[in-house]
Amino acid sequence: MARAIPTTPRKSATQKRSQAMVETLLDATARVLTREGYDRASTNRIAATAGVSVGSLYQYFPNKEALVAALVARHNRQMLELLRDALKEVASFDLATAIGELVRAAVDAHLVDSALHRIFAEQVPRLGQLAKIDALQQETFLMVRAYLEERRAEISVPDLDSATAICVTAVEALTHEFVINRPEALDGDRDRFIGEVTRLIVGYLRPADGATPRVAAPRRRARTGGL
Amino acid sequence: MARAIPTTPRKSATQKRSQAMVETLLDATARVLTREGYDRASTNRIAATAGVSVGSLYQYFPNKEALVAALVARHNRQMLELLRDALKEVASFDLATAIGELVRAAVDAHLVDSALHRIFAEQVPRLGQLAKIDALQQETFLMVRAYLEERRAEISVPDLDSATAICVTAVEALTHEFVINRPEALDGDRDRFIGEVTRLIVGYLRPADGATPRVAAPRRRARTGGL
DNA sequence: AGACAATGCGAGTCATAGCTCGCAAATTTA
DNA sequence: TAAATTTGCGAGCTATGACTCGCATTGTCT
Repeated sequence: MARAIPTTPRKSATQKRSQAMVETLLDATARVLTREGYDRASTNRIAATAGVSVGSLYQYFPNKEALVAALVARHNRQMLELLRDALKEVASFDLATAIGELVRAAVDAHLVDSALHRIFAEQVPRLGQLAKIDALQQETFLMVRAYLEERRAEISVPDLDSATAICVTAVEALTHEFVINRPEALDGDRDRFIGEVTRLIVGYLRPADGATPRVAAPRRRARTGGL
Repeated sequence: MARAIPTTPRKSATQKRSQAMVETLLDATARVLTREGYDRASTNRIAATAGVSVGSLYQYFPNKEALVAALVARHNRQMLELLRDALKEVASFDLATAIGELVRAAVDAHLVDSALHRIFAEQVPRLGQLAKIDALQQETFLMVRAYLEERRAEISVPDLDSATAICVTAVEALTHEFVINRPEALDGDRDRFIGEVTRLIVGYLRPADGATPRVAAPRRRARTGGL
């Protein structure tokens, strides 16, 4: 007798296995990428490193691009998570303190796996799905914009869109440059870097009294523990 | 009688021909790169586009990397030229005006061949000689640092090295982002962008009296060295 | 247990790209 | 003009890497 169609959704046990294999493959991809670079990261090598056959790899990812794109997505998710958390914590701080913590979060985000991050930035071609490497900033933009909107009163910049773009781009670039290419400058001194960048941004968003005629009259400098 | 060694330096006519061929090859490389992207830019295709044989190509460039590296060098030279000129013109201006003109020069530099610039940024892997893609900033750093040193009196930042790095990185990233990824934001409005960025930088270098926001820096460690 | 589906395997296929090498054309020297 | 040398050519060699496909193993259901 013909049984019910066996093409039924997979068992949860199997689903867990699949999930595990995907994770294993992504981990292997990350390892091979950081150790060998993008050019030498062939799908064969990745599969071998994962202790899996190429065939299996192609059961879970249709092509190499999809594999790398999935890794990029995972990495970006991890970085964004830190920023999201920071934005939550910072919601009620005054602007300067908040920006400081956000910059700190940006640094932490770049330290999540800086070696891998460098490979993404320097070697992975931004084509097709991989164009999403920069899309990190897309999401970041929206989150930061929402925050700045909340703090609108403390900001003396007319166009919030441009302002957000400028701040996000500047902080991202500076954090990237110092974490990836000048790590020695941060060694014992991370706070100094954070302070400088914070000053750059806060000075831009809320220019000093007198520079912008009587817009920001009351300067309430709530102390750090403002929560 | 044995003649003088024929391995004598080439004739000037021939040298011109060689020079011309090199230029032709670089032009073809640029065209293929922007039209097809880095992956599809095979040496065969480049040679064909140049109206030259692959063999000839390899007489002038030992490998593909060298070819692309030469193109990158040429492009960077063109961009740097604009900045150098701007720095000369600006030597006697006051800080704010000077920075404005320098930012304008940065925008112009990115417009030299923005399509090619994008390919370099997004697709050409930074490996071996090609690592020099970012080296543009190296030279820029020195030139800008020298200028800031001249204007030391107008600048209230302690460490000039950090300050230069921050300014150069920020301006480069912002210019790049807006020219390459948000050109519509500059269309009729280039001056507005330039003004914003200038304000960002000038406000950082020469913060208004009393407006220096207190930077919230928990666990701040006193230290002297550069960032 | 037995049968059938799902998952895993990896040697092998196919395509492409970097690069070479022997010959031809052009240019120079005497 | 004839020999010598440089420059240009492009078919083809070699290596490599993305991806496939038929078989083996594992797992599930009755």
